[in-house]
Amino acid sequence: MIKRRIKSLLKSILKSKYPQYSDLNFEIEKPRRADLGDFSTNLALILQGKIGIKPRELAENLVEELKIEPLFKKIEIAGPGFINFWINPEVYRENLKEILKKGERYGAIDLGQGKRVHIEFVSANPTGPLHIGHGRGAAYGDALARILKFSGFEVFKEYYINDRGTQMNILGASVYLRAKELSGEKIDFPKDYYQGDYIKDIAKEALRLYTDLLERKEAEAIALCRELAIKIILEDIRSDLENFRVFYDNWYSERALYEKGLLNEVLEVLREKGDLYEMDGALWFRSSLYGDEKDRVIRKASGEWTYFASDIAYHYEKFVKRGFDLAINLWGADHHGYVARLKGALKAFGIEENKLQVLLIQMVNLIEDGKLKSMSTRKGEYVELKELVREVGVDAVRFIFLSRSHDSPLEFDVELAKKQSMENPVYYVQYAHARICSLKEKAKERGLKIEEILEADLSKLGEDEEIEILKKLSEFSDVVEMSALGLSPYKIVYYLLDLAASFHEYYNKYKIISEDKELSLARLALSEGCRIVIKNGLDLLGVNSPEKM
RNA sequence: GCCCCUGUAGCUCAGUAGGAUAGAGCGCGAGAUUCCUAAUCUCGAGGUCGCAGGUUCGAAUCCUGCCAGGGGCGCCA
Repeated sequence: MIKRRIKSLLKSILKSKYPQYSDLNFEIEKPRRADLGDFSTNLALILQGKIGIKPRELAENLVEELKIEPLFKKIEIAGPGFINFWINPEVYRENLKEILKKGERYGAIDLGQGKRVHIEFVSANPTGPLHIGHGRGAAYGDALARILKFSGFEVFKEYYINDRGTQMNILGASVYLRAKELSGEKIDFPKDYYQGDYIKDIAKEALRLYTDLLERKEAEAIALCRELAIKIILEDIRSDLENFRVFYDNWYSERALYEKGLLNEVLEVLREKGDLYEMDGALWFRSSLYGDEKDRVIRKASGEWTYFASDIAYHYEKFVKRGFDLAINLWGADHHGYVARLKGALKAFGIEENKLQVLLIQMVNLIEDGKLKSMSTRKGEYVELKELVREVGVDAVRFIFLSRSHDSPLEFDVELAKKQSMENPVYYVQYAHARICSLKEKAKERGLKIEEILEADLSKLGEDEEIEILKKLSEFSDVVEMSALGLSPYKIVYYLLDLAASFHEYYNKYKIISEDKELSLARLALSEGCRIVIKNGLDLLGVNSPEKM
């Protein structure tokens, strides 16, 4: 917030003194060292190359008028030509009042200006239960949605269900075979069929529902099994996600795409452009024209459509029919080869490729007893999301999943996540929140009225630690902005850890509630400011803020 | 072979669209509770930012090449 105020001040000076460079890109940043001010800018250093005046001289010139600005306590030129600003502490105290007033809206920004964003995430095929990799995508997509919404975007969350195609038929056949097996028939279960035990459970259910299942024609029986399997598995996926506090605005069925005739419409557009051709009995899209390394099949020689075909139609619809300004897709990193062809398709439609942001989610490695737990989807040896959540809890799983950028592999230490101690970052942050709630209780017991903190005399807050916390609280919206721009929930995580640390430290060193009523109210106001920001931050991650622990 | 990601303290990771003396937690060593939640806090030791060049006032950050780990290169998803 303050950062933006400094920037706009400097911009107007730049405009009046060097109008030809008014669009110059310069930075306002927080220096690492406290003796270099609260903020600093490299403006003069950047400008020197353009005009050839010595940077320090230039800086003097630029800063002249700013010295009377009440935002600042002090301005200095330092080093090679940095301009360092010290903020008037009154500004931070004013900000605390704003936090108390705004409450759960504090930190919200209007970066998105109502732009409509579509977020598609998880979208696991309904062929088996969600595993922890899907869980990471779920936490990431959901947190992103919350952050973007808080940043002024209009967000739509969608789960795309691949409920047709070869894999579904294999699923149906897998269930059917297991059903035969259950009724005593000897079978040979193919390697590329779905191996998991859940298939047997579904087979059992199929036999119960359709008593004549095995007397029916095979194709018919397999179709019944397929439909039942999709229904049961989707229900399971949905309930896993809801338990994980992930809710969608829409579940989009791939079949619906075909039923709407969307695919034909899209193919017509491509055909007219001459971007389709037949070869070896298959239908190809000339994705190589649009940056892909080769052309891709959209209808196999067998006559079946590939998933790519549906995806083209689906994304065409996202932009052209549904009018989203931005679409964010979260995929497993193993889909990376798929990005170029999809973006290629968008280009063919004249859709700017930056409108689609594909975030590839790297692996989750579970560490148990200090050892890597190996996972193999093929053998059905993966850890299910529900299992991990049951063991560790939603809050810890979400917090840890969100603590890394999507493009870094994530090490998940199960023992650590379960620990209820300072080593566990989730508890560390939540504990700060609970502690402040307990402080408020205590204050009430001592006859202080919590409502009075709104009128507290904040000039009592003068200790270094207090100013430090005030500053951090004022940075929250900057963190939200960076987090939204970078599509990076982990920045919120690190900020919260930092803020919680500052609060714990402060709490340990100073008495919040004392005999001095005015001072107590001021410190309670500061504590409440911390609580609000921690709560707002945790909300963005979908993590609870307990009042007692 | 080609493409993507990663490489910073013993371990797990930050490092804000190149900035001023590289940061945190854990682990290790030493301490703090008659007192608001010790699920906390304080102090200390710990670094050739994978390697080599380049770009410039300035590089952990950008470019090139190499090394190591992971993933991907299907008419599979």
